[in-house]
Amino acid sequence: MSSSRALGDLSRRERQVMNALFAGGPATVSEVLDRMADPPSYSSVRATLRVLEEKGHVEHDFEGRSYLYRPTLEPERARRAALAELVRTYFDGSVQNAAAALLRMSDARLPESTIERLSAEIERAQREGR
Amino acid sequence: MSSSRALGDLSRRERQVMNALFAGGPATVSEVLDRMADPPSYSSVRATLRVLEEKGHVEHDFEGRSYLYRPTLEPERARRAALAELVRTYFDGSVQNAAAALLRMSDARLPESTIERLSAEIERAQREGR
DNA sequence: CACCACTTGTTGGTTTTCCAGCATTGGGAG
DNA sequence: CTCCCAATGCTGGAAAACCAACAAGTGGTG
Repeated sequence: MSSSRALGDLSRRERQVMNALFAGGPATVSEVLDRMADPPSYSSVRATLRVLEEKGHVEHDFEGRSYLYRPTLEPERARRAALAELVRTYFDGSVQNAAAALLRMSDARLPESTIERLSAEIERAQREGR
Repeated sequence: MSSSRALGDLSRRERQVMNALFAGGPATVSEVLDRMADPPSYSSVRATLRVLEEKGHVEHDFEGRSYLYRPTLEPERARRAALAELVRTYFDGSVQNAAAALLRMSDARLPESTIERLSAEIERAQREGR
């Protein structure tokens, strides 16, 4: 009954709302609305949150008179699931390739030699670690 | 006219199909179907691909008599965009937190001490790199 | 040629999503 | 108390997504 399947089977709006919650933490309807780019109406956000709650993806407390929504899935698990999905989809399951790409896009603009060194270390640690 | 906006505004099915293409490379309708978990009908996949082409997210050549679909967005760019999105949504924009979580993932199975060491090195490299 | 296997084109309708507006409730200010 | 504001509950319907079935074209095979 737990319903909350993979978050993969969410509609466009549902996904956007979930992302807003993950990105900024628990939020009221207004806050979710503020976090959305190209947002729908206030009513739509409310409706979407209600559906998400029905499906078991979010739950709410009260903050004053307002509902404070949060994902039911712990942030830690959500992060891991999202990473796993991304690695599988875009990096053919290769964690170190994903890590390398991550280092490459860091704000700090690491020199390629450093990236290669770190990647090699990651790979080595992975080989020895198992 | 370029249409191809962010891939963020795709429907559930559209997203699934795009992921199938990114994950396994250019594919015919049948191949896309085979790559999907809990797949819809063949017709639906075709319809979805046609819509995606209309929107500018995929294009097709011929492979024999069949269409061979591929994303219009280069894999490299797609990967980067997906990573950036994920880092922003789940890691508050912190690349090294994301990298640490990546190393911690089940496949990697690295001891925590190693993760800490690598994370520290990443951070240090990042600090010195600028 | 006749047939089969496979593919794309198209259509029509069901289901889901999306959304605005109105009703209702409760607290605070005057 | 009365008025207003901010919030949720609700409802009806428009828009988009979804999908099965059928039509038509094409190449290979007996």
